[in-house]
Amino acid sequence: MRETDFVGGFAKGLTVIEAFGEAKPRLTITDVSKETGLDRATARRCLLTLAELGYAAYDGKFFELTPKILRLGHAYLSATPLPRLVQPYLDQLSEKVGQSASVSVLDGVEIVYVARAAQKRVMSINLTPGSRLPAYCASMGRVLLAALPEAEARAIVEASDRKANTPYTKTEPEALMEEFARVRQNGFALIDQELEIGLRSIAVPLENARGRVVAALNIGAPAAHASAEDMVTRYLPAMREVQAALRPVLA
Amino acid sequence: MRETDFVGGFAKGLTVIEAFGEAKPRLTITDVSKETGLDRATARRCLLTLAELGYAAYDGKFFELTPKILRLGHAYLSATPLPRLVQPYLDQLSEKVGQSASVSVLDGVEIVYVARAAQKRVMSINLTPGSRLPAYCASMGRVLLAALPEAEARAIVEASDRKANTPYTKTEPEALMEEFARVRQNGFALIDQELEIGLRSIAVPLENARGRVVAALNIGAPAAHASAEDMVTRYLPAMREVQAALRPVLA
DNA sequence: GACTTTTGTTCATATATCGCACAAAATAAA
DNA sequence: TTTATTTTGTGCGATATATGAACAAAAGTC
Repeated sequence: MRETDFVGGFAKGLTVIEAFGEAKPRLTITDVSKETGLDRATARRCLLTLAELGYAAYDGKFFELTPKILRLGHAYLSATPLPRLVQPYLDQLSEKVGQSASVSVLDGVEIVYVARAAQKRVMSINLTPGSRLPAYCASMGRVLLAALPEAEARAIVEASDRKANTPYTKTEPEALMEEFARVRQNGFALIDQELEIGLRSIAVPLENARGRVVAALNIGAPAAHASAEDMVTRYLPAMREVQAALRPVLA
Repeated sequence: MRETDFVGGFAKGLTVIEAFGEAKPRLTITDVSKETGLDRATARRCLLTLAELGYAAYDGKFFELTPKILRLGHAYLSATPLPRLVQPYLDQLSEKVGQSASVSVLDGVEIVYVARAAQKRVMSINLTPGSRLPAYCASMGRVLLAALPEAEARAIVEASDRKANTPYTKTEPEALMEEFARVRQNGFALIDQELEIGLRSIAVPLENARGRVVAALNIGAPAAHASAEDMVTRYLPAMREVQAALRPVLA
């Protein structure tokens, strides 16, 4: 790609949108400038452009994003085959086992939920398509990382901010790499309260017809409902069925 | 705002992202150019920029968005107070009545779901935060339109592509305007299979402390579970409670 | 109230992008 | 295969944008 095949203004604008994350709904020009590293003048122009287009609101001091911004992500969720293909399977699976079921893919050091069938909520955070969790400590993340070449998986683990969410969280790169090997061997990943106390989850990879892992499927359950062993005996068989049914369908 | 406070390249890039909508996951440069009205060279530069940044994938022929694009919408959902504030109320409400409950806001001629607590799915489409429905034929849409000045509501109605989803769908602007008046008077909107056969829903406005309508709250139920009258007698009181509880909390 | 610091805006200019026109490649039709 | 037709890639002049410093206006300190 040539140098001139890159629209700098567009790229800068996108970083400005991403600056509005995690409990930062209202930002001043200076805030955005600091957050993105862009010049104040540039940040201002991007923000005013967003406001002009209706993606942001401006009260003379603070900017905040409007719901119109959701059109951008929605373009992906409504257009991409994966979420639409897996949804009916998720609904059925979730119904059958009486627990929440989800499908996610990898984006950098995080997993991104692309489809979900929720039962009564058990986690402290509310997961919906578009939600993100750190890959290293999520069952689907383990499955997706285990499917990568070792070097890549290690690079992601090392780039992760590996904090111990609970006393059970594995944070050591070596321990995680060993865990990935087990996951590869078993064909599933089991997380026992590593992300949140009282929550267990089990995940399997979803492969396409050519055998490439394109996503992960999981079931999460309150620890009170199912022991670690229960997760495997009660839920894994149904998940295997979905896995097999989806294999020929996925690109 | 001065002319020069607008970054054209950014605005064009955003329209390129939006071109990937509704069953159009894979687009060529020419497709995007036609869809957006941008010059091919410009569309190409925007697409290559997206690919370079990891927001899109390019196989030499087709472009498709990657899950990274969800970061943009997620910036809104995770940062904006409204979704986070209402979620626990939605969970409780949904649990209490045994039906799905949602909160949405208006964006142009559509409503956008910003939070949802789903029970077993009854609609043919899968609704999640970010999902959109035409305002004129959705219960929350009726409530939000009824809260606007008449002229604005009429403008939106007339700009809508008012197709009759079912035999019950109201599509005449006059009929809709009268309906809005009723909604204003009653303080709620009831949709009886206008969007989809077998689905009823009821919505109330959510006002902030200053009395401004900032969103709408609804409950949807299969027609088999609840008559139109049931919707009002069984669900409305609980919705009123949530409405009252949220009033002092919302900005 | 005077001082310091932070923030927002403007401007000139160096630089990058836009969109046209043309060339090259791919695809479809003959 | 050859000929149309469509799609994609590229060079270039005109035009729009980014930059960083300078200024103005608030906001915060003493």
